[in-house]
Amino acid sequence: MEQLNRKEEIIVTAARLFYEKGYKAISMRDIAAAMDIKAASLYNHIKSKQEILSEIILKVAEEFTVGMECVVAENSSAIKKIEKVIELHIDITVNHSEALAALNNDWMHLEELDLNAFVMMREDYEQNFRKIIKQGIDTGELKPHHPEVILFSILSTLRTLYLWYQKRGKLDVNILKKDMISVLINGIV
Amino acid sequence: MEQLNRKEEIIVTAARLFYEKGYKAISMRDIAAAMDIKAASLYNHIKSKQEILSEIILKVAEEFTVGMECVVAENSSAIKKIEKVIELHIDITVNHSEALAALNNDWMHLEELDLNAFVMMREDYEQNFRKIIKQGIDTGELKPHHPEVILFSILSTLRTLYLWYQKRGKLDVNILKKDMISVLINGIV
DNA sequence: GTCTATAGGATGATAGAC
DNA sequence: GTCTATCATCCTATAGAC
Repeated sequence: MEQLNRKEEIIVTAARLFYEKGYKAISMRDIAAAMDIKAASLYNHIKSKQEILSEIILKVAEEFTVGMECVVAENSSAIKKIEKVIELHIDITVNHSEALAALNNDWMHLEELDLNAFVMMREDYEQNFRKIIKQGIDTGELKPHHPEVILFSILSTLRTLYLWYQKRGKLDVNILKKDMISVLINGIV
Repeated sequence: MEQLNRKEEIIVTAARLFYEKGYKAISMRDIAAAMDIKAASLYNHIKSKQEILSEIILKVAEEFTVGMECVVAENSSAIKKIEKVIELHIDITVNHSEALAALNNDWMHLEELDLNAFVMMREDYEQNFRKIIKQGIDTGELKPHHPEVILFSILSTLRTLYLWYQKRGKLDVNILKKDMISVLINGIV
């Protein structure tokens, strides 16, 4: 499958460039130059620039969706579930840190069909997380804060982890998980 | 000063559009259309598209810098200082939520001189925050976590607050401050 | 599978009329 | 202060040679 490998190479290269400057700032010529070929040659492997963006974002979005569904299906405490969500984000960050830039910042440049799919997945994801937090407040595991403040503060940390992980030369994943769980759940005092 | 007002109007309009799609995805024609004039007319008030970006980002970056310097200069506990930093971010978010999108996502499109100024301000800001956290760990106010994990988890929450504040129709600022301080400092359990 | 050439349109910015 | 007209350049994408 020579075809697939080359296509994968385009997607990985593009993800790295999108990570640095964003989808709209990177041209097909830029992607091609980074691979030492000409822009026209890219079209032998991909249909359009949009397709590259779509593959980058939706592949990772589906990993989040599947991961969250596994966590929700568990029969365990809310805190245990939150720990699992944190681990899910760390695992995806470690494996696809560059794709997360596009997912976070360039999703609005998806075309209609993919955009709808993405937005729906993201809303489902947040809704599942919200339910976990409400479960935790109901059972008394979590303090009775406004659930949206808890949801937002954990999720925004996890969503921007890719920025920080790249900068701080790749810590040990298990230490990162332990510290992050401790800070996000138990607080800092 | 009719001139200044028109220029301000351009900057406010551009910030709103950059918030929605990013600097590179918005054209001078888009900005002009949103003001019901033609693109060429913009150049009577501003020098270039770059100048618009620069004004949006650097004005807010300076507010963060000044605010942080005030907090650092205080003679108070680390926790009190962290509370002040949280309040600083909330105040700026409430007053300039749209400019924060450009500051977070489009700073890399600044031209060299402004880019250097911005990066330096951001590094100083993080360094000051880091010192506060280390002070807190040294005095025993904070748990002895890796300081970078604490720094990152608070800062990433505060930096993306603008996204969440826009979506959740403008909560009361004082309640937001109280809840955010409680969640970020005392944790959720 | 890559190339050159090019179509067809968008972009930032300027000149000059009103 | 805004307009029309325009320039030079960039963009995505295609056609067709090799």
